[in-house]
Amino acid sequence: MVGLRERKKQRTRRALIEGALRLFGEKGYEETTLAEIAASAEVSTRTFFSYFASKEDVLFYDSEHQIERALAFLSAPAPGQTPADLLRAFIEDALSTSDDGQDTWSEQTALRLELIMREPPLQARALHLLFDSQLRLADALSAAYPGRLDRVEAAAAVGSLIGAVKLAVMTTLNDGLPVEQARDAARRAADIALHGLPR
Amino acid sequence: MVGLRERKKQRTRRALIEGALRLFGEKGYEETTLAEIAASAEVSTRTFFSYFASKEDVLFYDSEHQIERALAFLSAPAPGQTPADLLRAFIEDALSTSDDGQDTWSEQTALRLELIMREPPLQARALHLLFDSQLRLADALSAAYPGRLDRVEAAAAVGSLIGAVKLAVMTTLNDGLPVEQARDAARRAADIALHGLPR
DNA sequence: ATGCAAAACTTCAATGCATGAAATTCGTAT
DNA sequence: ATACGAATTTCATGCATTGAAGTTTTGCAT
Repeated sequence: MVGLRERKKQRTRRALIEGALRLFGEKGYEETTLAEIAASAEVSTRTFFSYFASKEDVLFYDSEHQIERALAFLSAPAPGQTPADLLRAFIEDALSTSDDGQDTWSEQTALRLELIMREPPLQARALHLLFDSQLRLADALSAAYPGRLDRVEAAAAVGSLIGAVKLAVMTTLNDGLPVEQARDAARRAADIALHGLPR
Repeated sequence: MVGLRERKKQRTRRALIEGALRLFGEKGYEETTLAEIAASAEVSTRTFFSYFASKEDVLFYDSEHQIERALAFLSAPAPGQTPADLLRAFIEDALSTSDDGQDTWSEQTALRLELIMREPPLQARALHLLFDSQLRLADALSAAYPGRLDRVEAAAAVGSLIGAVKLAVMTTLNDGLPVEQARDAARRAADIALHGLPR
């Protein structure tokens, strides 16, 4: 499990991710070819595809991990915690987790988000991944409240919450507002999704 | 405007759409090549791209029209109608509009939906189009209630509603349930999005 | 009717993503 | 040391998409 083979694979994987990110930042997403990315990691073009299914996917290397984290969160409500409370806490957790330090890592994350928001194919891929994950999250939520939340209700709750936050955040970021404001917008959007529009 | 030139273009456009739909139904989306689609409409492969930007787009030929219809709806609230009421009516309108007759036209629509729901690239394209349209709808809604709904609130409301309905409908259809049930699910999802989860 | 300019179309060539198959190299357990 | 299997490379190919250049068709003015 921790042999040279494994370590080498992880190193190649990282090299591909970092090389791709660097090149995308330098020359743009479309302008960067797979051949260049592969060359930056010193592997053949063909090998790229044994690590990632597509050019887009190299920017979503941690999505499965994130989804599992979210699934765990929604699967374990505290005793007495209502679905609405759990979902509220879920958003709060996601917001606080998303602002780590400001080292090299964060620069990459920022670039990644910028690319995903700007390049249509990446945006589409992100929306697709998000959609699939919501289906899984809804099932997990329904299972966490057996007899109390059927699958349609859970789907509506999850879709409503994420749909609201997603659109509110995109609206503020599109306006060029700082991440600060986006966080506020996310909280307001979550309230609206969970409790309806203020009367 | 109604010259031979225009008419011919519309005929070619139709031929491409119908040919593509027929071929997709017969051999599947991936398995159908652009060359075959173009041949079915008796034009060159290159010409396809002066009608549609991509292979996917041939299935979304009416999206702009639909969006404009939706924009008009959300831009014209009845006097005294609250945002929540307007959004409720919006969903109801969309649901009733979507079940016309059962002629050849509906068969095509059904196949189209089936393809979009089944083929990942089409799903991604649909989600992307839907997302962009939601941004426009939110702005329209905000503009329809000046001073009462800011852009973030409008985005949250629109994202919440559409997110809820989208996920609830997909959940029921994924379970193989009939369109009937999907309609019900949509209504329940809209209620949850607009008023919050039932206590 | 005729000719002209613009619009639409075709042909040709190239690029880049993606994938399958066969041949080769590398890591590991024995 | 060696044999086995995993990972990689090489080779070949299909297909979507785009640019450029040349040809046909159409609308219109004469």
